[in-house]
Amino acid sequence: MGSKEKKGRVLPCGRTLPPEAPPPNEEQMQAWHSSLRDYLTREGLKYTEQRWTIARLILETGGHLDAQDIVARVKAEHPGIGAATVYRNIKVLCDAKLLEDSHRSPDGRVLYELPDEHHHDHIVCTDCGEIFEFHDDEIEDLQVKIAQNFGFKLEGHRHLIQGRCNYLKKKSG
Amino acid sequence: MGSKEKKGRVLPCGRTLPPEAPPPNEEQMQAWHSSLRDYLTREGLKYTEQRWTIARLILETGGHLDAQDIVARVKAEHPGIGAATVYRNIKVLCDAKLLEDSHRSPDGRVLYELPDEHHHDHIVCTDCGEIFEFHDDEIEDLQVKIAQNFGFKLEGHRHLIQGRCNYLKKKSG
DNA sequence: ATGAATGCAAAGGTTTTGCACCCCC
DNA sequence: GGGGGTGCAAAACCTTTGCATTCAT
Repeated sequence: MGSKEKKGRVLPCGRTLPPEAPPPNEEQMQAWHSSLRDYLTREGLKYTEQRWTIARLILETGGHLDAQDIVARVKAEHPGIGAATVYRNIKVLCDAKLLEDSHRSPDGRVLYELPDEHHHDHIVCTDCGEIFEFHDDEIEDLQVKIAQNFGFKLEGHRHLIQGRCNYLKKKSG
Repeated sequence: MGSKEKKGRVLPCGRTLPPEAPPPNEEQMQAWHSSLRDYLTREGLKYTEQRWTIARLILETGGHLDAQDIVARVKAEHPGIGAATVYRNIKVLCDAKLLEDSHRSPDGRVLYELPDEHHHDHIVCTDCGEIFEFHDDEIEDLQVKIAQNFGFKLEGHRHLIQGRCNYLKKKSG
């Protein structure tokens, strides 16, 4: 045993994830920590234990969480931290660019994700809820043209593709 | 005066809408009315004054409303109709295909719109909130390819472009 | 007359706010 | 020591649900 441990996590639907994105390492955490401290200093806000605890718990997960996921996660590990504090800090972390309002789940909840150097959109499995990221330059270009055709100055977009990731499995099953 | 009345509505941001989609005419209303009655009969549900009042108020607007917009509109004209009745009927109207869960506003609310024969996505002005519809076959095709690349069976998508419709006006002003 | 629909109010669930106390700078 | 931060509870908000009554068929 032990020779195939690099295969990545198996989803509820049976699909095996490629081992693409390892959890953030210690160095990355340090960088985020400094980044947060800098932001707080710059804005005249204060560093608190709770603030970093909340940030860390979110950053460790890799993102794609909604507010309630975050509250639950914090409560589980630190029952002493109140929900109001979590909500207040989600806002601060977004302002600090350590977190961003990413997209909506199909049922309308706001999902947060970690800041990323490249823009991407999302494809979500309606079976297992797993979210993957995609990027397509052609679509990006087409969006610019569409905005131009409407006389709009493009400011952003939200693009979510929905489908089922276990299609192949079901076909053969 | 009177020679230019076909120019369409002027938005809060100054943009003049092309007179593309006139409000539904009496004939269209009649068709929807029959369609609703048929649906209700088919499902063993009942036709009520309130039911049609709510439907009519929504259908008259052309859509792109959220639940609260609808409640407000109904309350304004018919204070006797309770909010619960409105919510219950939004569901019925969706089931009857006279209304559909269209997309999310940038802040996450569910927007409803009238059923349309062609699929389309939306482009929204962050200044005035006006929503236009667009369709792009190339983007549609690219989405299929993306889903395939992920091993997904495509089920749907939500695509919202955000921008400012008064860009041209601001540039010259 | 029978069961669905309504209106009201109460309950549910999530997020925000008020306030006394605490603690970082 | 002062102003932001926290925790708790209450409030605010939107939507759903329970129930007695009304109404369509």
